[in-house]
Amino acid sequence: MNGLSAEFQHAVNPQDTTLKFRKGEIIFSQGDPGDCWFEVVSGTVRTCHFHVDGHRQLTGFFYKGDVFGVEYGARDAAAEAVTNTTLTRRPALNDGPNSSWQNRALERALDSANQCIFLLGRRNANERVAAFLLIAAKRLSALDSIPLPMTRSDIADHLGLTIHTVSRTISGFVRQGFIELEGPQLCRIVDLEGLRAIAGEEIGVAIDNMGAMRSRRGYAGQGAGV
Amino acid sequence: MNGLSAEFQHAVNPQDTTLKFRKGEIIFSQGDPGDCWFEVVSGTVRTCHFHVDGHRQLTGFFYKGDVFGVEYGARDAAAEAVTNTTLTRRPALNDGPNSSWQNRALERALDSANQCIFLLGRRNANERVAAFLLIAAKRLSALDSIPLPMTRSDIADHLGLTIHTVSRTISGFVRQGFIELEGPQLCRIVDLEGLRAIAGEEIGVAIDNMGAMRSRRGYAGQGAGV
DNA sequence: CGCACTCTTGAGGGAGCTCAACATTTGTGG
DNA sequence: CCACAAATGTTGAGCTCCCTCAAGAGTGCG
Repeated sequence: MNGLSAEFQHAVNPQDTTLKFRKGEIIFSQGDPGDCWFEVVSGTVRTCHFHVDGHRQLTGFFYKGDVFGVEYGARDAAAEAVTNTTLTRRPALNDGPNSSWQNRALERALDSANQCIFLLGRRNANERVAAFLLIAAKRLSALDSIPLPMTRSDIADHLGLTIHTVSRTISGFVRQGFIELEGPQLCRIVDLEGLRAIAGEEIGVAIDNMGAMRSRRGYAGQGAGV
Repeated sequence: MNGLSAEFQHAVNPQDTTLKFRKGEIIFSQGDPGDCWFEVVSGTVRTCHFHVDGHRQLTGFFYKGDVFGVEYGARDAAAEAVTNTTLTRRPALNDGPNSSWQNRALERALDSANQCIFLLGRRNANERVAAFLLIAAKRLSALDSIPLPMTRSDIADHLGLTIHTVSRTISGFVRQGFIELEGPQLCRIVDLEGLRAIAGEEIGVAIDNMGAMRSRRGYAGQGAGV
């Protein structure tokens, strides 16, 4: 909101550049050549698949420290800024000894896709929303207070629901005493165990093992998005 | 059927081995070390994610010529034989100049996952089943007559539906004259355009571009599964 | 203040799940 | 080879969950 828009700010090293995007701006589009990848410095990013029938599928949200845009040869998903966002852009590592790094990034992207599949496969609205909240809490390492910078529409297109169902489900959780809202964009978890019970054992376990997973899988501050 | 079960048949070269699995046998399980990958010589394979709540999500079917098991560090999905199956097993390429090959395999796996997400995101039963049939036809290069070696339960767990809905939907397609069945495992497409219209423009286009995609993406006989 | 956008909430209907029964196929043991 | 059991597939009836349609409330911005 300060006139900065996809401008180069400064070059940290000859090939890495810092970029700023304003809320809603497109970072790259489906079909663009995938000649670089990004790390989120601040803000939130979403990746989107647009389908011919008009339906939009969000495949991931990316927060501070996450990397995205590694997994695509030619971009088969678009990336957009959910909020005002600062990114570091790095050239793609197509060859050389570092391609194993890219390999791991691809594996993380696949993990992310599998998580998305998990959210979409035969689960009802309560399970999807509860799992989404817990995953967001995990990703942001904020078990008490979860910022939700994306719109209800974004959440709906991520979970395969309508905004109405998302809104109603969240309201239901508030009524049942699982969470509290401070405005639509900030969610406080009141009954963590209750939410876990709704989302299913798996998500609860995943959260318990958060620390272990980071070390075991080499996450160390870089995630694959949600 | 003939007493062969996961036996080594012969070694084509020092590290590649041929394996046979009987219908329903487990090829590898979630959590196994991913130290090799497989190519389907004959038969059909499914990859499955098992969730704590008992729900099973099939992420792909693999037919003659497909490779699978490349995409997992430690296996995060199980692989099982849908029918009696012959496989070639190769050691994983964890390093060396060939890791770019593995890279492409990972990208294909990601494509496959995205296709799965596409099938699961906000589509009704007709769209899912029609898309599934068209994708199977494409994968098997058999636009007229589609073998369906997997059970209705497998299809249901792939599409996020119940076996009842899958069965009813297929019966509906027969009644409407889109397909014919010769037993539950063999499906003949009668009205291709009609099926495409149900599945959505996207799938139809994908099928039209089948040849182009193979060459453009270097598919040449190796697929990522469906 | 008025417009645009997002979020929330209600009422009604329809798609798909659950429960249930039956048909068909496959496998097994006598 | 047949009888029986088990697995798989099909179909119907009822009900539930979520989508659609609709209206209203809250918020930011010009």
